Amino acid sequence: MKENKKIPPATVKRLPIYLQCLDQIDPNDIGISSKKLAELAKVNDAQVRRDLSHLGTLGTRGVGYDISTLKNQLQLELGLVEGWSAVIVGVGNLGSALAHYGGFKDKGFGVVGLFDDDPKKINSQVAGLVIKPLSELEDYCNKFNVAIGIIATPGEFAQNVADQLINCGVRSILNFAPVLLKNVKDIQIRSVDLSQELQILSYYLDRPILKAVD
Amino acid sequence: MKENKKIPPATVKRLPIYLQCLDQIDPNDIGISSKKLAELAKVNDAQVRRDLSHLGTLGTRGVGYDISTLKNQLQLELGLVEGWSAVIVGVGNLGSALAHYGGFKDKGFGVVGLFDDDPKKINSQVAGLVIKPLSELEDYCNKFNVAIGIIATPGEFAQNVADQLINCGVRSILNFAPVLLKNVKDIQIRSVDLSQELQILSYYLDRPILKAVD
DNA sequence: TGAAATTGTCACAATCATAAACTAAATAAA
DNA sequence: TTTATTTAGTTTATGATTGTGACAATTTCA
Repeated sequence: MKENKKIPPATVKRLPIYLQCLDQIDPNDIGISSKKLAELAKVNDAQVRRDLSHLGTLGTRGVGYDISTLKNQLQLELGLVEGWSAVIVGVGNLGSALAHYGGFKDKGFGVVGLFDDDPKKINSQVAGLVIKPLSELEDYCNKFNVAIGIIATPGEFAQNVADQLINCGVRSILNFAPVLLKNVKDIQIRSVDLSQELQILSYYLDRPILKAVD
Repeated sequence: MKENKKIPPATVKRLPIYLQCLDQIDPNDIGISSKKLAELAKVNDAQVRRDLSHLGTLGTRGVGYDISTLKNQLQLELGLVEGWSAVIVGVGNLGSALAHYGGFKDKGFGVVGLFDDDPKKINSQVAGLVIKPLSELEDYCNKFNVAIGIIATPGEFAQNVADQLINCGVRSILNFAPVLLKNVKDIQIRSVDLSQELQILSYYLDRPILKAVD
């Protein structure tokens, strides 16, 4: 358990972006300035400095930040070195896409199980994992100490799946179903609603003068 | 082109949520109060009233809001009745998932083209659409007046694809590739990075006392 | 030693959320 | 009819969060 320095949520949301930027720069570079990083991440440079100052005194005045130190610290702060285990529930198109998505493993997350209740899918294999029925969810979660549940089912099953995941001791849910989940006290939830993103774009399509944010 | 009433960005982000809530309630209900809607959307009821007041005078004092009027007005404000056309570039697992995703059509978006440069995929069919090479992108965009480009390629191709889309007159991009796009002046972009969402969850996994937001 | 670069931090400004107060309108009860 | 209740709409106030400009402190380099 980490100390509770209480990094502002707006900052937490930017930390993965900084990490991404650092992964994209020339591997020969060993240092970077807040100005340069700000340019890559498309934020203000004062913001970069303040965000990073939440992680401790990492930079050197007159010089900048050491890239590998910065990466390590970001990964540490984000908990990416803890090797969290995740399961994906719902192995349709989206679930398969997520199972194949290499970005998770790169960032320290391990997908250890795929679940679906469609008899035609059970026991078939996707991305090297055998699809199991939901009835085996609890065993899996206990065995692998699963911390994260990813919901990729159609909307009508999402709430039921969420309840089961919580029941199995999962503490964090990433929900791709287009529904708002209820009854989620003490559980961290993030929802990604694909059509909602398009709707926000649509609003600004009609009003090119305005700038969308975030 | 709409009037520029300048709805606060924070409100714009909530409008699709309200719409989603209205889709989830009992279809026999014809009215809803701000209190009830606030409960469903998990926000403050004063906030609901203030948000909706940006769309005009929609409710009836002492009664509440008429659901179908409210839906219509939300759809109108979000531009969901304009029938925006979209193309998907990159028809891997994620691109296929997006092509099959019914939520887009329900919300008034039409996916009119799929593009990929893998010769093995070209001319095959996904979700009733034939996959075309990128060389035909410009023709398509002109023919269908495409407003939205959805990028679902691996990261290394995303920037190039974005440049081509912008070149073809696309004014809005929804990016699923895990890279930050450059050179995007006057273009609306929203990025959905699946691993970034997990990283934010990971931060809060270590700190169960804190609440993630948004 | 002096100039240039760059961090860390503070202070202020802008935005946002929440609450309170009040008016107005509609409905239900007496 | 009159009264009480509900609820939207609006304004104002307030506090929290966030973003940005400014600047001293520190390092490097000429």
